[in-house]
Amino acid sequence: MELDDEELWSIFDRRNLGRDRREQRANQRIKDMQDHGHQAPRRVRSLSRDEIVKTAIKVADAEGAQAISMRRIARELNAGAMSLYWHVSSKDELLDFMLDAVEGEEEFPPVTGDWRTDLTAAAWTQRTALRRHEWLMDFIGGRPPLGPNTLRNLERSLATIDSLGLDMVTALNVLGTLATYVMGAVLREFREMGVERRDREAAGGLTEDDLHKIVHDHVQKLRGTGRFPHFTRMYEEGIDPDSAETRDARFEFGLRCVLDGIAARLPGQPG
Amino acid sequence: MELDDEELWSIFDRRNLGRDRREQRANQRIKDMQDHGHQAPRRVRSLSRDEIVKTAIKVADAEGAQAISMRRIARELNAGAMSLYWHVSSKDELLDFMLDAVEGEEEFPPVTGDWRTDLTAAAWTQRTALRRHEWLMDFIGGRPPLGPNTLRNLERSLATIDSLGLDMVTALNVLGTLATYVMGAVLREFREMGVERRDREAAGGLTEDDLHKIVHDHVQKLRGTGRFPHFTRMYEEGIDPDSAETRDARFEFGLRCVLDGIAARLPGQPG
DNA sequence: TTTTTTCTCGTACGGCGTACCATGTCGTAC
DNA sequence: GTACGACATGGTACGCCGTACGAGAAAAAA
Repeated sequence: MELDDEELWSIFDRRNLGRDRREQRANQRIKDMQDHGHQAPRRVRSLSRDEIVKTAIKVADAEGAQAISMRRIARELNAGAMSLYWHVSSKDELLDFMLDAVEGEEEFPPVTGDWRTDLTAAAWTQRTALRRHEWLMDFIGGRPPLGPNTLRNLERSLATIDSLGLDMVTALNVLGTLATYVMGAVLREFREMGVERRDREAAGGLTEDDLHKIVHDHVQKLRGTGRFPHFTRMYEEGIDPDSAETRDARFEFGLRCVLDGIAARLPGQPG
Repeated sequence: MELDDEELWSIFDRRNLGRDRREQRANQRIKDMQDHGHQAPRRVRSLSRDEIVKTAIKVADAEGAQAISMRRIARELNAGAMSLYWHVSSKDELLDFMLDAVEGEEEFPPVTGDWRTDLTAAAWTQRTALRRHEWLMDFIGGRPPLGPNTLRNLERSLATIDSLGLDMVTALNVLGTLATYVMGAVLREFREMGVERRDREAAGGLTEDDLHKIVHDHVQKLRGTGRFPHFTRMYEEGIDPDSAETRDARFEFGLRCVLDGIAARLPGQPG
């Protein structure tokens, strides 16, 4: 028995039981089939759930998470805001669809069979996907992860470490640790970028030099207190812990730590 | 020369240059001092920045990040929404103050000198702080981390690994990796808890059994497709990767991985 | 044709951040 | 004592948000 993706989504109906129009429609269709032995044909007025989801992702990619508003998406579609609610029962549900759609577009490199190579590749892929859709970070992990594409990816991840012969709990711990690190790393990067963006906007009339001078003066004050020797040294060595140039290196450093640690905790290891 | 905390905040003025009333007031006070040789006395009407920040934290702790609104905080203070703007130039600035205030209340265990013990303790402390103030997760890392308490904590962290004799870049990488993992872990926990909460609310009239049955039926459908063997097995072994009971164990598993990895990458190690 | 179902969308409500400005309060100068 | 000006409060208004409600258009079914 094969199910189409629409049916795989049905788990979400538990949040909308009896109150949402899509379910009424679904029930109606079932009734129709029982009554007449054929499915009521779907018509296309112009909007469709897929189109809405795709547009929402496009807008979110271009303008960030705060641009994901029903009005904004509707405007993009030349539709009324309330029109979306026929195809999607709430903004939350729209987010569910958006998240799963993005999971669907992830392209994983082929499995090599070496767990470390495969997990490294998966981590970089995850990071890239998260960075392509900055808004993802605001919602990932926050909704039931049971869409068809999400499930498919979970399957693939578990298959990657099948060969290690771990029990299910440990396998999930390993994948979870990796995913946790990637989430944290990308979250940190985004927050840094947000700071940079805000600073750039707030700079307004100020030149680069003005800003530099303000910061410099402040650091001199801090140095004067003698209470922040490490910070002062950091500044004087010209190190910016949030520097954009070192982000890849930082990510790799941490990733290697995590993988080393996983390797050390695999069965059959010393310690 | 010793500076009070108020002055240590002044770096933030770069975002408000010339346009915010607090700065006007400050300039005025300086002018007064120059003109008359004495400081214009401060009066206490009833509101104060500290009180606003404390109340905001209280409200946020009790009701979550979305409750941090100027109106809500003002209501709590029996004040008008706009009154807050005398003490704080924008909601963003209020957040800056809130974040640093929270950094100030963190209580670190005494330093033992063993880097691994100290970093483990710091990670658990961080996690506890993040969990006590759930709203923190929405803002941490997203604002210039230059408040006095934030700086103090950075100093303390760097001092913890002083004995390892790492160069500054590596030291920051080590601390950053740990912080990244903790952020990711707590973020994941919160997102899970959010799902649980929403499910509980959405459950409404449904009993535990109803819900269980709905999920069970759905999993049976998925099993029927044969496309999700690992997921099916997970379900049948009764494993919930998001289970609340295993959160501490999960955190510890990952933390050990990270620390093992750091240990392996310290100078003077094999490999 | 008429009826039913499917789909679109205008209006309205209560929330948000905050710009602008009128108002009140009080220390101080005269 | 009175008047002034700095400090502090908060009402009103604007344009955002999600979405409940229900009117109405349009297509399909009868």
